[in-house]
Amino acid sequence: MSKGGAHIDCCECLVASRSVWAGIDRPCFEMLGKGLSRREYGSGQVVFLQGDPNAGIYCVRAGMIAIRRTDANGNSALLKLAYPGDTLGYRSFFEGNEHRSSAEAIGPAVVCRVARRTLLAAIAESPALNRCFVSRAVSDAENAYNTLTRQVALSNRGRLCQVLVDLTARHGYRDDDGSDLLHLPITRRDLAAMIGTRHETVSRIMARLEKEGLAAFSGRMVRIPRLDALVASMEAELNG
Amino acid sequence: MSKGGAHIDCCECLVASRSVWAGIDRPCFEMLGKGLSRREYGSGQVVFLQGDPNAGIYCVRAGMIAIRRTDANGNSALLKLAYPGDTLGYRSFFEGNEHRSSAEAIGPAVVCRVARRTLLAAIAESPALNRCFVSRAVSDAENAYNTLTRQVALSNRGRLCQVLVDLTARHGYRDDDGSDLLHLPITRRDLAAMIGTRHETVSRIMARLEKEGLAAFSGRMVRIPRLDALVASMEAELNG
DNA sequence: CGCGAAAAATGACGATCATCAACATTCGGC
DNA sequence: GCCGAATGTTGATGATCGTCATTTTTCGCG
Repeated sequence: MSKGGAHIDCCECLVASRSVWAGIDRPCFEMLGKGLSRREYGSGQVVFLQGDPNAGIYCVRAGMIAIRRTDANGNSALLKLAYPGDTLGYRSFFEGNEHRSSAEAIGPAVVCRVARRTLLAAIAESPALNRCFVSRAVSDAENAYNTLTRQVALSNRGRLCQVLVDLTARHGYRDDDGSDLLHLPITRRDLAAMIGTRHETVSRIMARLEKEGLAAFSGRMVRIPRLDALVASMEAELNG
Repeated sequence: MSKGGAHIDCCECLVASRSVWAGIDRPCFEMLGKGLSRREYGSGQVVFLQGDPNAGIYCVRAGMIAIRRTDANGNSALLKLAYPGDTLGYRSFFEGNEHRSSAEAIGPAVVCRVARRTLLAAIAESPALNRCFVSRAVSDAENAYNTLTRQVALSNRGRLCQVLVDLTARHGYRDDDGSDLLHLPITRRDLAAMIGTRHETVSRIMARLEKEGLAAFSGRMVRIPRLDALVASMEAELNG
């Protein structure tokens, strides 16, 4: 676990160049660099906790970060998975309140942080940075409404299929026989926390999918013979 | 139904002054005013349709607008209700693609629109306008994640209770005996489309709530003897 | 006021789910 | 490699839900 100082240069960060930060010029990056720190996280370690005061904006450099929220009743939901290039904590930064969700490393991860004070100064000077965050917030809202739509329109089974398809897009690879192979990056409990059900139900839906020949599960490995069939099986859902 | 021209002045629009547009100065409003049009909608009329090209950004002046999304399978979800001061269509505006959801008037409504071209020019000139949309997008994302959390963490019953509480906050009024009275602004079918279930189920949950003494339903009227009891009844939910 | 369409309520039934419990498997750390 | 904890699987059972069908009520419009 290391904290970096002012020597970190975002311009050389390939992750940043392909992310929402694309379009930021060198002077602006240099200004941000003054408030930049970097830290490595072990599996399960917390980047920030729901209720913490905002300390700036985080940018995932490596690994995977789970964004969770616990409501007043103690119920927890896994809202999304963040990957390299994704920025975290920008909402509480702009709204000026404490973090509304927690960020937890799933496996080893590296996350940079731009200090709140530095970012405030940079934003006041750079219109490009402002546009950058409009874009970030818009695509985040888009993503949230997409997920919400699925949550409202699909059954548990459909939602699990959708999550499997999404995970395959990011974590899957092709087997020699044309199947898609997927190593699940999260536990079944977390899968359940994503789609709003229990881990037992996830197990049972998986068993159903296996019986239907849509997917084969073995521990964390998933084999999907025909991804299009899995997609098609979601379409026979609620038709309100 | 009328289309207004350049004579509309946002500075005098009380709705705008209390909304996300607060903080915009007169020159900027005057610039926006050149591309402004206003239109009245009857109940059920469509402001824009999912798939339509973006024609600018809409601002609700009066009435209530339902934002719906239909996914590839034909399943429809009611994502949110927009009220005076809310801006619509800003996401597809900034992402530069077609509308990802439809907007439909629930009852008579008045909606203004800033033409795409005008807004593009105004944004290029006004940093304040940019900040304005950061704020808009952030609070929209916040709202979406809040709704998503409820959708994931609560049962149908809990979600209906939550929606009733939310609607009471906006549409409710106090009866002489201290109860909250609420005139439902939407049908039970739409309530079902908000929480992700069927209208029959909504009917039955309402019957259950009535039996438990938490609420009494008579057509569109809802009497809630003790709002805090309704809130409390949500907390005995999933505890993952 | 009356008509027709939409909305809502109710019943029946099979499917799905949450919960509790028991047991098997996997994983991380020593 | 071993051990304990976490994770995953499976079974049983009652509750909830989706679907279809039927009836009642409400609402908009002439």
